[in-house]
Amino acid sequence: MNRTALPQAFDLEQTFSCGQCFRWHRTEDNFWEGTALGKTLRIRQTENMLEFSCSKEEFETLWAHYFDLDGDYPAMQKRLGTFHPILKEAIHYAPGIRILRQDSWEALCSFIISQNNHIPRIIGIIDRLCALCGEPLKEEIFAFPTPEALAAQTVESLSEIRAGFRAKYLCSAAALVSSGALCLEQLSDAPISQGREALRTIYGVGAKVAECALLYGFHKMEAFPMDVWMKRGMEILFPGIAPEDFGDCAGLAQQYIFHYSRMHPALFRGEKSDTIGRNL
DNA sequence: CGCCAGGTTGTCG
DNA sequence: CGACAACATGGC
Repeated sequence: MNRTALPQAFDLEQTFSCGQCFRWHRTEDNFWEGTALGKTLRIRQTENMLEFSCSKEEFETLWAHYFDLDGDYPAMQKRLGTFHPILKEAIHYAPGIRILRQDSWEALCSFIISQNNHIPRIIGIIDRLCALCGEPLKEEIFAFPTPEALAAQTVESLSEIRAGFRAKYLCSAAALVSSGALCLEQLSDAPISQGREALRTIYGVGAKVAECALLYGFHKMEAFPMDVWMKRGMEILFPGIAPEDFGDCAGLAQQYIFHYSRMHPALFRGEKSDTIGRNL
């Protein structure tokens, strides 16, 4: 087990549980275990340390980037919190959230699967998809399938992952990406508008899924996914404010608002919102 | 046991 | 363009 100093504004629980990823889970011994970037990792944080199961070199070359350790979160939080007091409250609720730099293909597929679906079931579908056609890494642990591996499947063969109507969308994405008709790597350096346009050529990818892929898979911090929770949250907490008003890290604002909204469902049932502003 | 889910598509007025 | 049903599945 190796270790490094706990970064500022960093919390594994908040980062893994805020709805941006689906392949990390807590173990009995209070570690987090997950698979990403074709590798599996065990990691936990203590008072002031981060402990991980891989080599220090692997952590620094691979995982530090995945966890966005170079991002200046305190600076972004200050900027966003100064813009709006309720956003400051949402930041205060989960100040350790990091926007993970996930693999773009995995993020795209994950959020295709997410549509009109519950999070526990999204996790199950992704697990079965990886077991079906992902590279085996260890006992019972599989990498996320490559575009080529998924393209080798059919709507019929995908029936065992029980993705429902989303199976045909996955096939569309795999066909476009594996054939080269859609080059994901190219979108990393392209402006976000080009990414939006390109991703929406996939059958089953609309505005929201495209925003998720851009934010979580391409780290486009202006991307602002608007799902049912965000619509409710924006309406009640930020009336009259548009995503662009949050500036060039609007996507991070979105994550604080999404998480805060989802953890306070009573806010949207007409109940007294006496917790808003409590920590201002 | 119905309701609903980090939506998108197709259709109709 | 806006509204709205259909879509598969299963957690709660």
